[in-house]
Order: sequence, then C-alpha cells, then structure tokens
Amino acid sequence: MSHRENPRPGGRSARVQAAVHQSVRDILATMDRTDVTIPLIAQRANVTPSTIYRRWGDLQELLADVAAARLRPESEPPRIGSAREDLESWIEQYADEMASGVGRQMLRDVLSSTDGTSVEKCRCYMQQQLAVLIARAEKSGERFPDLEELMDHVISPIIYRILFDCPIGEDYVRELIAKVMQKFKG
Amino acid sequence: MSHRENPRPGGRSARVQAAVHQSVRDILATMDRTDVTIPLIAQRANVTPSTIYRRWGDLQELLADVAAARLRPESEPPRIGSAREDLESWIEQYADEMASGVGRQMLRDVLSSTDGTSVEKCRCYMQQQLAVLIARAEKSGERFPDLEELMDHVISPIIYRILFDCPIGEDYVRELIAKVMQKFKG
DNA sequence: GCACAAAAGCAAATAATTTGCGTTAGTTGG
DNA sequence: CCAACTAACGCAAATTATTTGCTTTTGTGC
Repeated sequence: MSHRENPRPGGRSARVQAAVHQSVRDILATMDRTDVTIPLIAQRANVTPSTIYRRWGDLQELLADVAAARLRPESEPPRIGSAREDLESWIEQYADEMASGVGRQMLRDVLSSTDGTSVEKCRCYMQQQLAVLIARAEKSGERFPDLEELMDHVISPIIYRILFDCPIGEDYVRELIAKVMQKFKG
Repeated sequence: MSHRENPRPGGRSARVQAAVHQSVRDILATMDRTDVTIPLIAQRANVTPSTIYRRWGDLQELLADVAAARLRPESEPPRIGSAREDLESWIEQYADEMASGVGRQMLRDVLSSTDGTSVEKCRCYMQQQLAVLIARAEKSGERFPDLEELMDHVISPIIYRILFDCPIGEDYVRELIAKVMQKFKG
C-alpha cells in the first residue's frame, strides 16, 4: 500500500485522500459510529465506493487511518516553565483529548485495525512529543524520567483507564507525574 | 439485550449461544481474522445468519462477546508461596496469554466493540484475580500493593505495550513487580 | 396438557462489497 | 511541448452480506 504513506502532494491521489478523510471527519461528527458506511463516505467525498475499497480495504482500516492522522500533533508541547511543568501541562492536555468521546473513539479505531501502521504512528507521535520534553530537561540540566519510565508509568495507566472505562479523577494525572518525579528524591 | 447476560442453562437460547461461540472459536483458529463472516459462523453453528444478527447485531459485537467469554479465568491464581511469588507467577502467565497472537486479538476484539459490556467484564475478571492475591497477602500479613497500584503500574504497562506493539523483554514483568514492591522498602 | 412469550427459521428485499474493464490524470523521456 | 506510460479512478455487473416481516418452534408457567 504505497498510497497511505506519501502520495505526492497536489496529485490526484492526495486530493482523493484529503476528500475522503474530510468526509469521514464530517460524518463522524454528525452521526453515530455504527451508522457510518463506506458508500456514505464515498458519496460525501465525491468518489466511488470502489475507490475507497481499493485504497483502504474496509471501514476499519479507513477509520484507523483517519484516526491516526488526527492524532498527529500539530505543534510541540508548549513551553510553560520547568520541564516538569511542561510535562504536566502536556500530559494533561493529552489525557483530556484522549478521554473525550472522540478521543476514545480514535484510540479504539486505531487499535481495531488489523494493519499495524496506524498503531505505530500513534505511538511514534506520542513518543516524539515526550522526546521533546526530555530533550528540554536535559538541555537545562534538570533530572527527568526517561522515555520508558514515562510510557510505563504515566501514559500507560492513563490510556488503560480510558480504554477500559475506569474513572479518572481530577488530579489523577498530576499524581502519576508526582510519583514518577519522586523517584529522584528518595 | 437480556440474552447476553444469563440465559437459562439448558434452554434453547443457551444452546444456540454455545454453538455460535464454539463456531467462532473454531473458525478463528483456522482462518484469518479478515475472512470471518457471520454467514460462515452461522453455517458452522447450524443456525441462520438472522439469528446471529438479531442477537449480537454485528460481527464486532459477536467477536467481543466471544473474546470476553474466553478471557474469563477458569481458576484462581495458583498458590506458589509468598504473596509476591503468587503475583509474579500469575502476572507472567497473564502477560504471556495476552501477548500471544490470540490474546492480542481477543484484547482488540473486546476493545473495538461499541457496547461496553465486554470491556467491563474483561476488567472485572482481571480485578477479581488481583483481589484474590491481595486478600491472600492481607491474610498472611504481608505488605502488598493495593488494586490501584497494581493496575496502574503493572497491568497497564503490560497491556499498553501489547496493544501498541512495543517489545516486552524477558524479565520486563518481573521488573515491574520489583518496582512496585520496592516502594515498601524505601 | 394448554396458552403464552421469547427466540429461531425462512425467504424476500435491501444494501454493501468485489471485480473486470474502460477512462483519466499525472509523470517521464524525448 | 508532446507522446507514451502507469497508477489510480469511475462505472456497472456480479456477488455477498444484512435487514426485515412473517411463520414456526421451544421452553415456561398455569
């Protein structure tokens, strides 16, 4: 599937992809997840259903592709102050986004795809953002958890709770971060 | 949907459910996930497709239901020795099961269902097993992490890595447990 | 045993998916 | 700039899956 990766910008393939993605987003915003069909998406995007079937295979793959695209961060984590403050701010925003109705749906769409491309993208995006935060901390000489530590003990619990419908308290995220940071003090 | 919950044992409804579940398991063992269809499942289970559509709605829901049923533990965590040893043994077995091809697929099936019933079951099963271990520790007076601690810092990282295709090293699980237990020593 | 309700079967109608083939748009080499 | 060339699209027919109305069966309670 070479289409998915890097269709030449401006080409017909890219235009179709953009139209279909937009169509999916519009439709998902309007109607219930279970009523979405490929013919419907095709109609709104002004393409033939067979185009979508040929490019994406089935609805799950298409939704996963769209979700992965939406999960791509638009900017680096904002600079607030210390590395820890930047981390808290970014993670909280990330958790809120993922815990929202659409966020959860995107997560599930990404995970239910057979093909692993979207899941990988999703993970890479997140890791890149964390890497930026880690690099900043290193630059300013602050002690800071590494990528593994953050993934295992901050990101994982949050995502797990979202996926498995566990309640996430008001300052759950802050507490997770506090625990991870505390390891340097003991 | 009252069927899903507690069909009277021995009734027709229960027989159909068992036949369909078995059919799904057989088919999943044989062929690729993307080639599985409801008419196929129905045929092998000797029921009409409409029966399946009426009871489960669609393939995703059916697969989620079957997966949740398969994730139900058959027995309590085995007694090895100390509470910690019991925990290590059970978690390792749990992680292996989930990380296997079928385990991963079951997880994804459970998560991709729209209805939250299966996801809840899956979580409850796991929590019950952990609760048994916690109760044992309490009985024998050993210091032991609570449910939240185990979910957040042992189960979550494992499941996250499985879902997002991160490598899980040989003694990754043991290290997670070591970290969690260590908090009592500092 | 009889009446009732819940769930299954059957079959027709609808909708989605696949596929073969012709067409178009973008790319490349002269 | 023009002529092949190719990848991706459109179209439509064939196939397959899904929905639905109605009938029949099966298990339950009286």
